Amino acid sequence: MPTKPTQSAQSAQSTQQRRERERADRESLIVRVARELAEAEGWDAVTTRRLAERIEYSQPVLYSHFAGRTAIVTAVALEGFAELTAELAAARHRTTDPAAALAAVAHAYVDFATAGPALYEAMFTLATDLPFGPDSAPAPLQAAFAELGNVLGPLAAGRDLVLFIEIGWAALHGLVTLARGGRLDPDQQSERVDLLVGQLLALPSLPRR
Amino acid sequence: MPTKPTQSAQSAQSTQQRRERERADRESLIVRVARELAEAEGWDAVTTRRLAERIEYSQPVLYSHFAGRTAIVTAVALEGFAELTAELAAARHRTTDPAAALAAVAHAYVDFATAGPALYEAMFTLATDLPFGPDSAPAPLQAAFAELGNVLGPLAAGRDLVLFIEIGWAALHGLVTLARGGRLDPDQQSERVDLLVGQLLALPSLPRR
DNA sequence: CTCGAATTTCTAGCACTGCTAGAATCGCGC
DNA sequence: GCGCGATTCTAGCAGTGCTAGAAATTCGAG
Repeated sequence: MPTKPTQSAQSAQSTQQRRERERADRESLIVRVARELAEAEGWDAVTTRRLAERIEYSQPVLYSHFAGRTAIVTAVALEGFAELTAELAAARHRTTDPAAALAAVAHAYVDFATAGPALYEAMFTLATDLPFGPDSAPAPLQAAFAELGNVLGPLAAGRDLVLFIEIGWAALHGLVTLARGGRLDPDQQSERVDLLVGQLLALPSLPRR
Repeated sequence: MPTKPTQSAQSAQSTQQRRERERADRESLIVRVARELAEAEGWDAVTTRRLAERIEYSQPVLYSHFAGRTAIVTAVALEGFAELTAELAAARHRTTDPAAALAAVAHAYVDFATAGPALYEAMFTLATDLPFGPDSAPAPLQAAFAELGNVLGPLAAGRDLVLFIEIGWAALHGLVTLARGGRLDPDQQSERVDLLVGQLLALPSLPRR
């Protein structure tokens, strides 16, 4: 918008472009290093000082890119949502049978969380400044949720689709978080997912309260 | 144990008893205040300084009772396991029908977590120094798990009972944590629980991978 | 090529955290 | 009343997230 007409046009503009490019590079560097550090030593080890040291800048530089530490976690989380969506979509496309697709997606979900525990933690456990309302949630998050809907939708039968997705998601999320906290033996996760998928595929009898 | 025979028996002994009683009182005071503070302002607000201020002692006193801050969280969590077990048992005894019992216990579980989010957090989300192996876990924790088994066992049919309990537990836990983080609309939790219970009651068809 | 201005970056510091060593205080038994 | 042992506190350390203001760097104009 207000590029001053007085300044000599080209060189000033290209200089600014280079600066913005360098800034963007440094920003993604911060996110990448934060993620690596979290995955290697846990999020507690991701302090502003250590992060600054690794990117070879001083701490205040971080704050010229992000509002605070949690904003960095949020940036990592957003990457995670995009990657999760891609993983789930890939799993879904490996088959045409609806039941097999559900099984594949469920396993992909758990595998994703197991492969990158810190990433999953940033997405779903840690405090981030992401809104989560059905409308206000950012696109990558809605896309991940929609991917679950793609595979649960054809199986919903008479059930409320949104609720059906939510309990499927919750069950997977519960398996992931309990296993990560050492509450469940990780070696049997695959069997649990199979059992869960079987229950989700079953036609429900109406529960009595 | 070894009360020295040289000291004048009664008074010395009763003094020591009083001291131990006062110590025990103070210890439970610490746990109570920590829990109240966490429930009122979140666990982040439970700092050793604020805790010490509220119990009207200095910080080092806390460390004469607990090894560290996490040990205090652990103490709160243990209280929670006992209370959760009681709640689930009460819900189970409200009916004799197995299906209705499952529904009652599931709702009781979610209600427990909703009523005391900080307590639930201490039990299942925060870092505590509780062991979680099937053998090493403390009794109150095993009791809570067993309570889920009491209601899911009669419905397990051909399924592996332990795995069946675990996926039921995980699903409830997922609903709770996602709702607490704002990922799920809390107003529909009851409907989700009903839907989930319906799925757990259904006889599964074997999933294909 | 040099200089002044603008932007970027860093140093130093604040208020807070969990935790602890050593000093001060207290209460008990004689 | 007095001395000793247990209890409690003061003061401090190293770490945290974050920021104001100084220093350094870069850039464009003359």
